[in-house]
Amino acid sequence: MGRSPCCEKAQMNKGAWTKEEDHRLINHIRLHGEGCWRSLPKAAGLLRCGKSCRLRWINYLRPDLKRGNFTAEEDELIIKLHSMLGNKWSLIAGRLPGRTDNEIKNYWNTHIKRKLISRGIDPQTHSPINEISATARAPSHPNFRNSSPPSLPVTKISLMNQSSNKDISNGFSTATTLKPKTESIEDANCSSSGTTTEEEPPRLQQRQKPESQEVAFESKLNLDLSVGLGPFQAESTPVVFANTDESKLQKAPYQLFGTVQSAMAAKAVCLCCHLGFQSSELCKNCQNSNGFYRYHISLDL
DNA sequence: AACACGGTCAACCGCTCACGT
DNA sequence: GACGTGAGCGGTTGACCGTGT
Repeated sequence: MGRSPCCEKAQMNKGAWTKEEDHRLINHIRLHGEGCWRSLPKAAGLLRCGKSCRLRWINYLRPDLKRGNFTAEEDELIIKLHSMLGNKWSLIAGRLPGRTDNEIKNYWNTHIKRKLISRGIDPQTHSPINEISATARAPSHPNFRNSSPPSLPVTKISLMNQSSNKDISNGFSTATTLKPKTESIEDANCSSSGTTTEEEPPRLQQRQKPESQEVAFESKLNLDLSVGLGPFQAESTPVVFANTDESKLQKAPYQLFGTVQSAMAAKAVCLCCHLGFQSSELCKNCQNSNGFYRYHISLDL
């Protein structure tokens, strides 16, 4: 088919940004806000590709970026998040205010990998290195290509569209690879971004893998999730999903339930709580106005 | 001082998804 | 449903810099 290039590359500057270009970009975004990246370069008088502008802004010029070294707490947080999310750098970045996916990705590759290896932990599987050979034949974690899954005690769940009762577990099958919209700090803190997209139906099937892979993954998923059932809980407890697209869920007109028949209902635990960001089991970050919990993972605690 | 090497990180590339028509 | 376009993501590249020889 062939798509048109995102820019006329011959006319575009590439490589390092100059201060002049930075100033033009900053000024333009100050005046007009983010967005319309394709038309931004022209409007801002930049000989840059829109993608390049977006990247420069997000990774370097954004005023809310945190500068400086990663703290030990951030290190551990990244490791925890990576063990659950895999190489979903944007999701991980969404939990680290002021850090960008690119920054975290680089930091992971240059520092944390070695740190984990020095601890005797495989950076991809988060398993002890001497166990890797033993687990090599285990089904792969979706986010860890050619590697064994981290041992996450997750109850088997499937996702239900509340309005249609349609099982959207296929969506879940890719849930761990869900692509978030760039999550603002506000989103990360579960506050409204001010947009009025709450009625928008969610799109859960993102970045779908080819069917064969997906089927394979689903079977792996079931295997993975069929262990470690949590304690029983009230029938309609909205036990939700490990690792979903938070920004989309925030806008979803329905909630995602673990089908988890009542007998299988597990204790709902907020992801951030699970990771130790919140002291309470169900932090208020995770409860929306409908009383449903977001970002929950059903865990065997 | 000169060179080689390795680490770091900004930027690019290719791909997929969302959405409008 | 098919197609085109904009946007975002993850992987990779390459320039730069510090350190060792």
